[in-house]
Amino acid sequence: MKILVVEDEHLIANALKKGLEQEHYIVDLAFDGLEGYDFAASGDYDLIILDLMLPQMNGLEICKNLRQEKIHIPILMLTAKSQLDDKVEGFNSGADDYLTKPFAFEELLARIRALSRRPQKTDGEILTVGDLSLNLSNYEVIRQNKKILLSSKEYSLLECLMRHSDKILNKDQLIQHVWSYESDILPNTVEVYIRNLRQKIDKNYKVKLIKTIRGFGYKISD
Amino acid sequence: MKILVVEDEHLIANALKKGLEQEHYIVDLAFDGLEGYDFAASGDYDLIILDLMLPQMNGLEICKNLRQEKIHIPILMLTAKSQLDDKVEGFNSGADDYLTKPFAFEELLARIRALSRRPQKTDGEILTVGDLSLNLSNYEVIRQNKKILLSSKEYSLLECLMRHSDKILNKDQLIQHVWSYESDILPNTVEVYIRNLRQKIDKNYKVKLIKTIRGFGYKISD
DNA sequence: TAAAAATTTCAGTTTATTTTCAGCTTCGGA
DNA sequence: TCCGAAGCTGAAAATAAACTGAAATTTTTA
Repeated sequence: MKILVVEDEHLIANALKKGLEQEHYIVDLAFDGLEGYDFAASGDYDLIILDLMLPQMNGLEICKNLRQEKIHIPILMLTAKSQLDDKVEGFNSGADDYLTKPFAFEELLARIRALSRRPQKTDGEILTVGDLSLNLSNYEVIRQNKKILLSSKEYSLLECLMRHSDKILNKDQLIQHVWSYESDILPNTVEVYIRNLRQKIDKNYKVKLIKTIRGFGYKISD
Repeated sequence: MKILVVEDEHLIANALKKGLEQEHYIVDLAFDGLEGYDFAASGDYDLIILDLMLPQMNGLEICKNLRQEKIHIPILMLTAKSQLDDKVEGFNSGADDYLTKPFAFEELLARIRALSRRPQKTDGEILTVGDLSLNLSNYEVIRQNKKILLSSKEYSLLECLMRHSDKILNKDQLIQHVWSYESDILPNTVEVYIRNLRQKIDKNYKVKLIKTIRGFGYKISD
């Protein structure tokens, strides 16, 4: 689950990044409107947190432009309470939700969960493949009633695979989804994590869920 | 599916080539405008990815010239964010779509699919010949409800034949489409792959889809 | 700040795919 | 019906993709 935060105040931006990362989101930052728009338009994110007041291009414009480009990523707009009146305009521009600063971090998390859940057919907040389940709200991974402990990256990779279950994802796609855009990760890293996941998820079970499709990539399926 | 990338920055060009090849496209590179125009005019490609800023001849000119020559291959124009204003002019010059750098590779793939889908009668993203189907989005090949596993090259070859179903393609054409133009592959290699495909696709079925037309080439048809 | 854990890279191995080779078969025209 | 070109085939050689154990590096935790 990859989130773009567009916020010009570095302090706030970094705090958000840190907090969200602790919640196992992958977070990229953009510090002005133009940069934010370009990042957002890449289509590489599952959700965008957008400050209203931004240098270069403000949140409303970004929003409008993205929607015009037929990019329908969920957008959560941040606004100072003094700008509350722009709320209506904000919704018109295509934002999906609103949050006025200052806000409690829990509030933000709740809304992110609400937004990211929306377009999915996830059964509650749980992704399932065969007898394997991944609970998005408490990060519990369970196979055959046995809890499985994963590291942060292992979890992200598994989540990515499970969100696209049955679909083949190649290593570059996985890198793009699971790691931040700056990082240049070797394809071998993905291989290593797939191996780790297999040790924990498949090793002790007859049915192997993670499949290698040589020359194409990996997928998870029952 | 053969794509020409015209891009003077070698790093980007090679990254694109690599990425697209992993998606089973056949990719050729041109590094300046003139070279790009010549390659494009050969009519050997299914799609052209064109950088706006190029030495010798820029993207807009290439576009215009090609359209003047009545060459209507889909063109996807790449532009840096600072050049966003040229967008309008770009569409006027005959480009079919636009993408601002930097972009996520998935975005590029989505647009390529959109463009290449346009002139075809592909039922969604599925190519069909008789009871054989090839799903372009998850690489699944199915005949009579039975999944068929193909290697990467086998898949590319089959995709090529199916995109031009009923049309006879000779070995040189197949080499040009499935392998890159630099590679010097023996015609026998094609024979070997046709054989492999037949083993997997035709062997256990009464109706044989892959046909040899001695002296002319191969075709796939019902 | 030292120890533990997680992340990433490295280098060697295994495994599958790609390509070539050499001999064989088939087809069509002299 | 015989010959040569075109195509087919099984297997070997060359290449490439994926896997693996362990080391190096970074981050987290106590």
